Amino acid sequence: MKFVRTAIDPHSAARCGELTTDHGVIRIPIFMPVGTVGSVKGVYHKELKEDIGAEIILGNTYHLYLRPGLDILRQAGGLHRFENWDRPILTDSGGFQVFSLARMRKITPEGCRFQSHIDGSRHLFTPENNVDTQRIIGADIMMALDECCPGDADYRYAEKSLTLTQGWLERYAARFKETEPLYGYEQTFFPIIQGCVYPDLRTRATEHALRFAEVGIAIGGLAVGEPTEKMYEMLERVCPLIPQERARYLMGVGTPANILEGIARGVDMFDCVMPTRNGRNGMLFTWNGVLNMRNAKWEDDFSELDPAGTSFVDHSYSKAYLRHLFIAGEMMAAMIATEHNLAFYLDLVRQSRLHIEKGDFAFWKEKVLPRITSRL
RNA sequence: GUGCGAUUAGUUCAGUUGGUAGAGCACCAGAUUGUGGUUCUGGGUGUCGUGGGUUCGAGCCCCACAUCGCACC
Repeated sequence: MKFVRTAIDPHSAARCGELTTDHGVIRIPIFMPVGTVGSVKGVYHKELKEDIGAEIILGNTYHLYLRPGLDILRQAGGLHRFENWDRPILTDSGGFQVFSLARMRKITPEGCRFQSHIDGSRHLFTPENNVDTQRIIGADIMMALDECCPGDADYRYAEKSLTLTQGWLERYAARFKETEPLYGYEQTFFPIIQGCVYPDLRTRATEHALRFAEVGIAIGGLAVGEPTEKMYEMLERVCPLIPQERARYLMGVGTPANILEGIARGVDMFDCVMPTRNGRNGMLFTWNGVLNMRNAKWEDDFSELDPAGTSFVDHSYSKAYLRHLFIAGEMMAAMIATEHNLAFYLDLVRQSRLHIEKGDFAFWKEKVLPRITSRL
């Protein structure tokens, strides 16, 4: 697996590049749809590939480990074959889910103990068994096990948490080295930079994590409650410390504006539940602004969903029809909105790549930001 | 036809000894950042069936009518 930078924007830290995996090439900057339990909710793989243009999707170790479980995943021959997706997959380690979902979690230097949110059963994630689990899932890109520090944590907690994450990272890397892929294609792993909103901790975390970053590195613990400006500050602190030949992945982010600002600061990869989850709840992201499709004002607006949209749904259905589907609780509503939002997010990064290559990304970004953040 | 019961928000209903109404759902609006098809926050949208009467004052008490339900002819 290798990462090559192919273009840089002269007026920002934005760059283009290619991440080559055994399942194909990922052009960066990229947005990665979230497919937690082996499904990008409400979207066929055919649409993901042909209509939306997804080049890589996520899976989640926590969720897949609990259901269907490792035995089934091993029998299936890994997640790619199980869900019939032949492009790259990235799996989150599950550290964040233990933080956000599991009951009664207990984090110790050994690992994290937690109770399943499904049936209350007790489990332990260690860096070692987390590598083994992600080997069984078979992700092209595996994420190190970390503790996601809340955005409002005080310095003492953040430092202690970082030390723990760093210890886990060393053990994770050692286990990774002594194990092999199970399904005949290459796997890599990204270490994760923590450090909350404290610049010196972020610097320390970056220097440490870089020792384990062979292809790419992730920035975690952002967009978890801290002000957006703090997130940008941290990116400005961290990205310049990362060599140009490493892919940078900002975990869990974000809004369309977050993504453009992230790209401008040197981030290459993004994932977020926003286009899918918010889509299921009626929020549409477009080049002209954000729409809440449940709003009564769309009731008799029979114009096409998004005249500037790239997806077939944008020109097949009207706003009034989609609002009707949402109000009626029809599952097609969630499907159409998800399809639209993912197509928009992928178009957002596609346009970004084009403007980076043209060298006017920074100007273009400033031009489109007011539009895409406005509310319709 | 007779008797009994009911009629309050879009809906299902609550409403104390008479002091001009409230809850769930729906609806309207906002939030959502390494996904539990969620969850959270805010908003009451009303000719208290109609018409009279008693009273300082009626959703509540009295009369008539209307509609619905049940029972009996």
